[in-house]
Amino acid sequence: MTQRRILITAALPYANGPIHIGHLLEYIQTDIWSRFQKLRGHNAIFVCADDTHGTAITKSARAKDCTEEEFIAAMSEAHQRDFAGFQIEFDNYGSTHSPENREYCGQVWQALKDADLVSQRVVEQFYDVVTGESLPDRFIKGKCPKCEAPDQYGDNCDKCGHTYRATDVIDPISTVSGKPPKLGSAEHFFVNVERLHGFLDEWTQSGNHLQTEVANYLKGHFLGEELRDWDVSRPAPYFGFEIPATNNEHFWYVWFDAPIGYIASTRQWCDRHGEEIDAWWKNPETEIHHFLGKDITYFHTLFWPAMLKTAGLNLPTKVHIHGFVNVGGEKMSKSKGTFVMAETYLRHLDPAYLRYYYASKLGPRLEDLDLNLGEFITKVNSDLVGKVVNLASRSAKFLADDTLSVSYPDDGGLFQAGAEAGESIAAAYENCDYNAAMRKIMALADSANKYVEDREPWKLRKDEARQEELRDVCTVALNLFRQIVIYLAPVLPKLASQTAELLNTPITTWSEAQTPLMSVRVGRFQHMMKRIEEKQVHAMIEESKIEEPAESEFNDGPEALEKEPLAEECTIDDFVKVDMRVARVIEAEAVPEADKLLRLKLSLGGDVQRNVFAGIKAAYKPEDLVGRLVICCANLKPRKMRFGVSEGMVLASGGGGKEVFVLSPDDGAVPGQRVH
RNA sequence: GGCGGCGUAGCUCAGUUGGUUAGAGCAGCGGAAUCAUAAUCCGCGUGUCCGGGGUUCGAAUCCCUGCGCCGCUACCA
Repeated sequence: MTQRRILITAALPYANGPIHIGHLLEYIQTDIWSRFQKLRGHNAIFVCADDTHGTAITKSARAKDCTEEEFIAAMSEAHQRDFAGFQIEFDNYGSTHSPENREYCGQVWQALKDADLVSQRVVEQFYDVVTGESLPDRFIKGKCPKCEAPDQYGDNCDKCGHTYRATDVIDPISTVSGKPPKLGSAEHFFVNVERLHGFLDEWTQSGNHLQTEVANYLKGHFLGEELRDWDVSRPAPYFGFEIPATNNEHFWYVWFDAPIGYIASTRQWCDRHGEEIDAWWKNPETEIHHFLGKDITYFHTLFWPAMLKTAGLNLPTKVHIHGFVNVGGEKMSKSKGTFVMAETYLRHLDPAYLRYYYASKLGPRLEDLDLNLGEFITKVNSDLVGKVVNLASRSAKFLADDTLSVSYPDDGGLFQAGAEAGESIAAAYENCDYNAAMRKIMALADSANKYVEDREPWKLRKDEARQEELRDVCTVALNLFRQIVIYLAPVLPKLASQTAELLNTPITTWSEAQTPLMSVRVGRFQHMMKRIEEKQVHAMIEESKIEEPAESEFNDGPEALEKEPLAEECTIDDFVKVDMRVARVIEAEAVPEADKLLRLKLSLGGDVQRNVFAGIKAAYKPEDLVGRLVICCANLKPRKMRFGVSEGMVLASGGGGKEVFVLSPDDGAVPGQRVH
């Protein structure tokens, strides 16, 4: 096999917050690929860096009362600690706020100017009057300038399909503060990407650089029409690099210098290892593989190749794009405790669990991944502890401080079959189809366990005459175990080193799975991995639960009111016709035939009770409601429904589905009290 | 609105270029075993492959259409 030269990158984490389990999907995915390539003997390096520039950094630094430099230094340290905790092994971890990065930004910039792709013009733009931030078109809402339909976004109208500029919108408001925005103007630099349209058509649609869904997305979204100029500068003040020869009045936009950080980080590695940067970025033999999330697709598949092409640098061989992490089928949520920080996770659980779980779910496609906590526990316990580690656990003990057989015994072709599976497992890793790789590996573990089961070493042990047979059976079991561990090594590096120690033989290359070990001394078996207990996961979730902080005082968005405008004026007489009472839920059950309904029994105190059907099944579990105080409309005319008679209505807000919020009185209220 | 994607067993998902009775893991039920971290092994799955059309000798797989869900829509890092 010829040795490939491979540069691997993961997206640069923004230095504005800590790493969480969503980020980790990407770093684990990339780290597995990097370790795999190294294990295969290729010349691979994995570089990354903190992405440190932009207004958001300035804002955060001010909030902490420190300089931007101090802020990003602390954040970089925290990020690297988290990554190390998850056994993510970078060959270099840099920063976009580095001298190397400034240098390469200058070079790319000069190349763009030499190619006459840079222009300069005044941009009229909205700013939010409360936060002062500049507002993208999607953050403006108002009436369509053509058909006057209300409540339209700042770029085009849903009703008549007309497209326009945000500044043309009638009665614009900022969706950030709900207030009318302020118009400002500033000079910006632009890159004429359209001039590279032909190149981008070609590059994105052929050569297998992108997943097909990504290529289609680009074709449908951007490449189907003229590419707009890319705005790459921000006026001072801005935390970033000033654009040369602009009198410190203009800075590169953070998304200009961020990807160049890949080059700068490679440079730092080269300087430490006495290598030339051009061997990695100006060498047609070098493969460049970027791993990133779907949210930053077009930066890496349009602007970035355009920059590289113009600067005469290597184009990415492949951009691997992954989806987002959901937990329990929904977005990660701070209030539900599913927005778990890397640091919090590590306080409760072994990183190997998450590495394996993600690997077992990751495929080559751009799909969201569901982290189902129940499945997480059973999968890790069953696959890793029950199947894989158990192999060593049930056989190593019989040979502790003894040696493996001198020649490899007849195992019915098991080891050979495992060796032959090596290439297809490798192909799955290569193709980022880790879930297929894990399935193949677990099939090997299944047959190995079956082998032990059939040969019953625990019975051999009791028979003095069959000690050599016992040695043979354990030799087979331990070799099958080691073969599996080699295949798992990119995912579970710690397990690989524990196995190396147990069998007194290091694991350094993939091909070692082709040859069984003989005669080596077996160490004393120690637990290699603990089972996950549900209470550990529970504790992690509990620790992650935080009240959503109010970002800046009270800046509730206008969406709810816009969706359901205020009703007509009513009189106090109208109001008192509705008799609302405090009630206690004393029974609650789902209506099996209904999608949305719960049947509630409400007590208004004494023996006054109401049977009420409420459309809140998607948002509340019946058992969570029993005992709660709610507000009900008690004089609503009873209504016959398919499932019974509903004698009132429980008050709730929200749009329906899971977005339902049942009203509760403050502590001290008593069932039966009227709401005035 | 436009664009991209998805919709397969209770759950999470495999199903290569259309080809025999549609699969795996987990959960569930029954049994065996007791070396092992309540680990392991054996047995048990008729699921309108979202609905409706079409192409074909043959479609979960290709085409059209309808429904549902998710995402994206360039000065959000």
